[in-house]
Amino acid sequence: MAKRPQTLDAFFAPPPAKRARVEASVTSHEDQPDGAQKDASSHYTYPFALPHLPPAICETLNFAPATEGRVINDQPDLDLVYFEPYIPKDIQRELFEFLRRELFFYRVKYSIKRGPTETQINTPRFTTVFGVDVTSRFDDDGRVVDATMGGPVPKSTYKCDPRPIPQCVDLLRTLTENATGCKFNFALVNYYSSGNDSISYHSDDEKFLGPEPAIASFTLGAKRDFLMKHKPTPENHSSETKPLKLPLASGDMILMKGLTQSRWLHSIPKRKGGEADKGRINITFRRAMVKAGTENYYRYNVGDGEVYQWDESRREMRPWAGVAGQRSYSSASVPA
DNA sequence: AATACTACATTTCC
DNA sequence: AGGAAATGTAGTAT
Repeated sequence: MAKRPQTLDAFFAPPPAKRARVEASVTSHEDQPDGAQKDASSHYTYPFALPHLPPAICETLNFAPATEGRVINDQPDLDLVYFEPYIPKDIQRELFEFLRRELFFYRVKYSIKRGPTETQINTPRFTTVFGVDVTSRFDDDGRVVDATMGGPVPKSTYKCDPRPIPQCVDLLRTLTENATGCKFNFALVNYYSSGNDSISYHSDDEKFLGPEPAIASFTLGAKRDFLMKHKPTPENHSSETKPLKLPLASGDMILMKGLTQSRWLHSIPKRKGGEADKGRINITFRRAMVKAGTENYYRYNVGDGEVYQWDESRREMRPWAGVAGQRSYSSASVPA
């Protein structure tokens, strides 16, 4: 439900309510004297530190959403709110370029078994992920602790190393929470570097998200078609519903909720020509309910391969020239 | 949490 | 209007 109807007036007025400011819970604990380095998020799991958003972007983001959401629920089991755009126009480009330039990404490879045969998958997009499921949280030193007790979780609790959401992404998360009334503990970031990057039809219907998950999905950069179609069922001979094509443009946000994930599929198909080759960043916020969700997201969005970072001179993602190959840490120390 | 390739049909572009 | 290009769909291989 829209908690805060927004009009043009609201766009030019001060932010309705002071939104919760995200203090960088992920500040570094450098051994710098007077606490230098207040301008970046560091964590022992990060290949390198992530700068905070420039103040100008933060201030303008406080005016988001830039438009009222349009409800799309005129088909069975479909429940969407479409913001065109959500992020104010005057910072879309800067935010896109900031995130593409500063974030680390991965090109995840993994194998799946389908029946008898094992198949190697090269994920056709760049990915990265931050967050931890509701059973845990990060303490002030960046350690994963029990969500309620605050005590350390056993070493073997997670096979992965959960990463706190950096300030530059977490601000958007809290603003989206306040605007939608939904709660999120994960940020998945995809970079579709060209029209040849894609994701095939699927649903975000994993059990660890609960039965009717709300997922907020942002677009920055190139416009890409977002296709949706009702899941085929025995009684559905594809007559009751018709597929959707949403041309997601920079700054847009689509909130998927209700039965959308359980009954509909969505995809970002490959595209030729057009602006797809300029690159699109997609950020999705979700809420994982159990530890298995955390394991799943890190396996498929970080994996164990090399780190990539945007190379502005070559204008493409390049393997990060970190120390000692990969897997190195930022200057922050590893919690005991 | 599949994706790529192919053949062929259909739609869109110019 | 009509040919080229892009897109959509189904089947298959990995």
